[in-house]
Amino acid sequence: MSGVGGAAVGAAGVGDGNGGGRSIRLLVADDEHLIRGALVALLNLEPDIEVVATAENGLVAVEQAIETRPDVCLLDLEMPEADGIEAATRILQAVPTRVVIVTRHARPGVLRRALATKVSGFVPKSTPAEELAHVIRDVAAGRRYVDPEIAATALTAERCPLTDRELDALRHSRSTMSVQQIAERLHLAPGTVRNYLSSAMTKLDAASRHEAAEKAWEQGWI
Amino acid sequence: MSGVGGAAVGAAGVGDGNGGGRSIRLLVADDEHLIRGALVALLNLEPDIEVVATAENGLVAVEQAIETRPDVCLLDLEMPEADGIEAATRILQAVPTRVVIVTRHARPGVLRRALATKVSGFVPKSTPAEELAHVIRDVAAGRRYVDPEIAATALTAERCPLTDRELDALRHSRSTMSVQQIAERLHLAPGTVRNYLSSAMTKLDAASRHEAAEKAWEQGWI
DNA sequence: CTCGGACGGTGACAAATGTCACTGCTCTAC
DNA sequence: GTAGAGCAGTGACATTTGTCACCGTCCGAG
Repeated sequence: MSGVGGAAVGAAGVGDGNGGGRSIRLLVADDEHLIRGALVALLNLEPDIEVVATAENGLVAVEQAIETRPDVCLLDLEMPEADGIEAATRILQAVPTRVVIVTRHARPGVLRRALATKVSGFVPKSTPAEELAHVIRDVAAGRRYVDPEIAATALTAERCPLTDRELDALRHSRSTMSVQQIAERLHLAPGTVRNYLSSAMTKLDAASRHEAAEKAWEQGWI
Repeated sequence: MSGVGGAAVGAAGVGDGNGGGRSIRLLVADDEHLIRGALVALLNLEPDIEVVATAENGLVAVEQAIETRPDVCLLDLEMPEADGIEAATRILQAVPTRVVIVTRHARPGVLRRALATKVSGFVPKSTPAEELAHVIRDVAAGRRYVDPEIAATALTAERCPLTDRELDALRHSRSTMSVQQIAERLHLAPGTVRNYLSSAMTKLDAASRHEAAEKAWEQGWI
């Protein structure tokens, strides 16, 4: 991988035959200031990419996208206020642009949801840095890019067998909440919640609702 | 993988305009390839910093540190094989260098443990990107830097009130394990584990062992 | 030496949790 | 129009939990 920085720059130089072509205008959104800054530094090294906006959460990302109308939006999945998928949905219905989602935990279900919102690119943070610029160029050119690893997992992984209410109950089981509290939150009888949870546990082959919630989360279902 | 270093050195050449002054030789360790690459790009922009090695986990970081003897090691806390603290300990007893720990979740207890291993710097990932270079320069010059926010929290937060065995039991409670399983793992009677857990829950004012484990983790005690 | 604290354990008890069976209601698909 | 699925609920039941009281041992500080 010797080419980490160098190769990327070099390749960009080569591909820079867009003689006088205008560069790709990019928005970068990530809640961690350090990472955001580092990504900006990395991508600004590319001669054909220009970071025109940054955002530290999903809502700001939407505002910035509307204001600056970038060619491509690079959105972290895990953000406060509005996560990457939510932000992507709003951005795509407001301005003509393309979206690349970056994520730490690449879960198959999340990929499915992302693609459903017409996202153009999906890459995990384990992607080599030099790859990212390629992906952005591909996406800017109208192509799509999905990490092959995740795509394969998503194709083999079976679709979610849980009903909506089971998912509701599981969602609340990720935090430390009693059945009572979940029932109140969902405006249901405690017994009903227990039934949903029990059924979900059976479907997911889990010994406790916490384990079931964990498994569902790993699959990206909640 | 040593090719990584090569690339980094190459890229360093770009910003090499440090008129004569010897630059700071840096090691960067982070398990997420993308972040690692971005940090390298960011820091290589600084004329007086030169990234001489990179690592994707704690063990590789130790090897690389011994091989390249950098002035400063930038270690992510959350890494496989050996986490940042563990890597820092081994590096500091093997070579004369300084260590800066970077972390996503800045928990007071972790800071305490980090400082106990003679780490020189401690910054959360919410730090502005521009700050990082300052910190590295400070540390290279022999000064120490601790994020003021975390320092304040660590000073006000009281020390861990839990006993060793309570912590053992809590550690296993973070995953979805039954009391039985924890007891087996710890070679204890189930009742004993329940007692430890119960006592920990009282001390932490938690309603379930999961909540207690969560609270203990947030404090950096486990 | 003795007191306190950590450690390991037991037994009893109440509350929370998970399982099962069975009742309705409302849709949708065939 | 009726079978099936999702939804909401009840009641009974076994297990798992968390709580409490109490029993020892060992070790270090005073």
